[in-house]
Amino acid sequence: MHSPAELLREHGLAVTAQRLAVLRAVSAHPHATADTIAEDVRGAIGTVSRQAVYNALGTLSESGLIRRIQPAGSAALYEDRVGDNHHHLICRACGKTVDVDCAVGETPCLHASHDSGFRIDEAEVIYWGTCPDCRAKA
Amino acid sequence: MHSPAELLREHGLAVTAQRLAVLRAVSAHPHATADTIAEDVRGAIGTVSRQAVYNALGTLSESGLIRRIQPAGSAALYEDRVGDNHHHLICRACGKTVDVDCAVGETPCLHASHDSGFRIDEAEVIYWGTCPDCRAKA
DNA sequence: CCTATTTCTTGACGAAGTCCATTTTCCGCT
DNA sequence: AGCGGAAAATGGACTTCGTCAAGAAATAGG
Repeated sequence: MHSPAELLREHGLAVTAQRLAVLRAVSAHPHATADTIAEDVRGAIGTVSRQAVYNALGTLSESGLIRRIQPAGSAALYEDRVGDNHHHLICRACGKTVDVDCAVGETPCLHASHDSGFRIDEAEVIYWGTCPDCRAKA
Repeated sequence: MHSPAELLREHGLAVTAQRLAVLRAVSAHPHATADTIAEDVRGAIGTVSRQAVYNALGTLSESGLIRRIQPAGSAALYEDRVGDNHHHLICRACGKTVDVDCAVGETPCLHASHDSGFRIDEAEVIYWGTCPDCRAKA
C-alpha cells in the first residue's frame, strides 16, 4: 500500500500540502471541475491559488495519478480512477457524468479500422444522452 | 438532389448569404475552426460578424447539416460529413485530424455496457496519437 | 542546517465563445 | 412589386477557462 505522499515521491514530485489536498479532493469528488476542486482544497487547507490547483491537476494528470476529461461544452473534469480503460456517459441536459465500462472488452475501441499511419495511444469515448432525472422532467 | 438553399429551407431556416457561405466553407475545409471558417467566409462574401458565423455554425449543427467536434485542448471543429457514424483520429503534436470509420460495425460503440438509465443518443470516439509526419520529426 | 531546485502566489494576459440591443434582411401575403 | 412581422446579422461589451511570467516560499538532499 502506498500513501499519497509516497505516490508523489515515486513519481519524482515534491510532496506539498496543495498537491495532497488536490489528490484528496479529486478522490472525494469524481468528475469535478478545477473550480470545485479548488473550493474543496480551500476548505481543507485554508487557501490555494488558482494556479497551484491548475499546476497540481496538470502535473498529476501527466504522471498518471489522475485523469482529465474534457467534454464538449464544459470545463475539464478530473477523476482518480485511472488505468482501467473506462469511459463516460454524460447528460446533455444537466451535465451529470457517470463511469461506464467498455462494452466490447479489455481495450474496447482501442483499434481504429484504419490508423492512417498514426501511432494511436488512447481511445477516448464519451456517450451522450439524457439522464433519468432529466427525462422525467421533460 | 438538393441545392444548399433548398437544404436550409427544408430545415425551416432562412436562406442568407452568410449561412450559404458558412456551409460552403465547412465543406471546403473539413475539421476547421470557427475562425478559419470566418476567414474563408470573408474571402467569399466580403465581411461577416463573428457572431453570425457562430450562429450559423450552431444552427446548422443543431439541424444536423454539419457536425461539431470539440477535441480537448483546441477550439471546436466543424465538418459536413454527417449521418455516417464516423470518428476522429487526432495528432497530439500537430493537431492534424482525420476521419476514421468505426472498427466494430454499423453503430460501433453505440451501446455502453450499462446505460445507468440514460437514453444514449451518441457515442463520440476520439483516437489520440501521433501522425506520421510528427513521428518522423521526433 | 544550508543551498539548489521545485513549487506556490499574484496579477496580467489570451483565446474561445456568449449576451444583448439595434439594424438589416428575408419571406409569405396581397 | 410592396408591406409587415419574424428571423438573422451587426457591433461591442462581457464571461469563462485557462496560461504566462516574476518573485517569494517551501522542499529535498547532502
